[in-house]
Amino acid sequence: MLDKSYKHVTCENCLSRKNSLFGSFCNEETEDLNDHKTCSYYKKNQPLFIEGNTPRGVFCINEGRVKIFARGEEGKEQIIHISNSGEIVGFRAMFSGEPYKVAAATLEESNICFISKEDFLNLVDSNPTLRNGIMRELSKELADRATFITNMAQKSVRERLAFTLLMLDDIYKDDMINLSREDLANFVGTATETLIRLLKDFKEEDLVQTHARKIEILDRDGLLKVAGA
Amino acid sequence: MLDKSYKHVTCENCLSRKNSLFGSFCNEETEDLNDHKTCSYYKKNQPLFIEGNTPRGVFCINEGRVKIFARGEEGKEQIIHISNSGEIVGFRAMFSGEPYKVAAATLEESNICFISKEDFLNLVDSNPTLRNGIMRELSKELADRATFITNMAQKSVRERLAFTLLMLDDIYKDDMINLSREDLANFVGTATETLIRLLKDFKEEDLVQTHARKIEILDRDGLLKVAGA
DNA sequence: CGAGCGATTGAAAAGACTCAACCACCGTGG
DNA sequence: CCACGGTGGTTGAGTCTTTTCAATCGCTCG
Repeated sequence: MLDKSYKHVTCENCLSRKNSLFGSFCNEETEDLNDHKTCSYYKKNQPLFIEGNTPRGVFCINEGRVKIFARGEEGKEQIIHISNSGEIVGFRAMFSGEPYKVAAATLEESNICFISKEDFLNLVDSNPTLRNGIMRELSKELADRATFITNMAQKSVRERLAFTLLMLDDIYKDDMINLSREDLANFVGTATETLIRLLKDFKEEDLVQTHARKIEILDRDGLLKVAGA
Repeated sequence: MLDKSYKHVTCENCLSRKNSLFGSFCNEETEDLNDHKTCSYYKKNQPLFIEGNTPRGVFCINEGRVKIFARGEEGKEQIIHISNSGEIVGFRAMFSGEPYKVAAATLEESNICFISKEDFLNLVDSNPTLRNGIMRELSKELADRATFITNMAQKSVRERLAFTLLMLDDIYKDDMINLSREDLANFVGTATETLIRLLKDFKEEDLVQTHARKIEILDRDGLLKVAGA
């Protein structure tokens, strides 16, 4: 559980940094980064930014999880990505020169640092390793989204749910998947009622088990099979 | 129509270059580019690369159009993007360090130049303007795909078809949309039969008109309205 | 002239959505 | 301590969209 008073992580000691794009920083660079970041505590369901806003910097998740989502016509959210601790959120918009096309909000209480656009771009300019890391990240994400689109277009909701649960299991690692039914439906791309019914089926097939809203994966291979064809 | 013998465009005279990521090149850079590219004629439906291949360079479309697509479980194509003349294809994979996750093939006879990975990366390394252009391009594409995913998840096939036709109208500019029904269905993300039925509806509503396989847009505003809600 | 492929139509079935109601839990205020 | 209201989760029934499968058509190519 997150200690709400512990707002000021130093980058030197940040465990999340080691797995992040800043992981390759030397001591000097890390100090520099530390001097330029501000750190904040976020409550659950608190927005980092919304679509249409002008990007002012990037967010570095020290602890917590964040959903990235777009909104359809009637304002219905479509979750595109869920970011874990160690991930940097919002750097795509640093390069596009456009307002945010998507929004971001915390899924749980979180500790998140902020680095201004200017500082971030300076870092990127002066650090080829970071730059390459970012380009690699952007490219991989692009490939992931191609798969996402293909799944949406060609898989049934049942298949997509199985696929999504496996993906979430990786994101939530040792924790159990902990999302509202609505968020889960908005990730899978279906109606909440349909999601609940399919989840019930999965329970009856001993693929998963629920503890209130939390979801425990019982049979990864089984889910993989469902997601498969 | 494309002159099949005209295979060796020089970058200096390439009209497509001016609108491309190489558009900002000075004379010296353009000459350099010209020395390092090879140029080929492609027939219709010819692959540039397929998923799983190791990326060896990028493709620069001098004339023609190219589909980028992923394949679902049963090998069914999902078209992700259609590239026009002036666009550079395959540069995402230059940075990811992974094999292609998607495939590319010509939609019509095309003139396409090739620049090796080494040469391309050298260009990117030494040219900050090009680099920024690429990062901007990657970021925009990422945002486009978020919209794509949202449309897939939340819009009906009828809405998506209207949306796709408008998009294709921009891509085909002065030409009429000229795609097989199957390719069109694989872009919209539906079955070929469904696509044909909806196209028939659109014809009866005087939104479009067909000339054999070619599709002429009659009422952009009408289509926009259909795509809307 | 026949083979074959892309385009089209028809009919039936399946999948998913909508709407409406109900339940369960939780924090609040009386 | 308990009734109350609200939110999120769940269930049921009916409807509509979309898919699937099968068949036909039209055209091009050898």
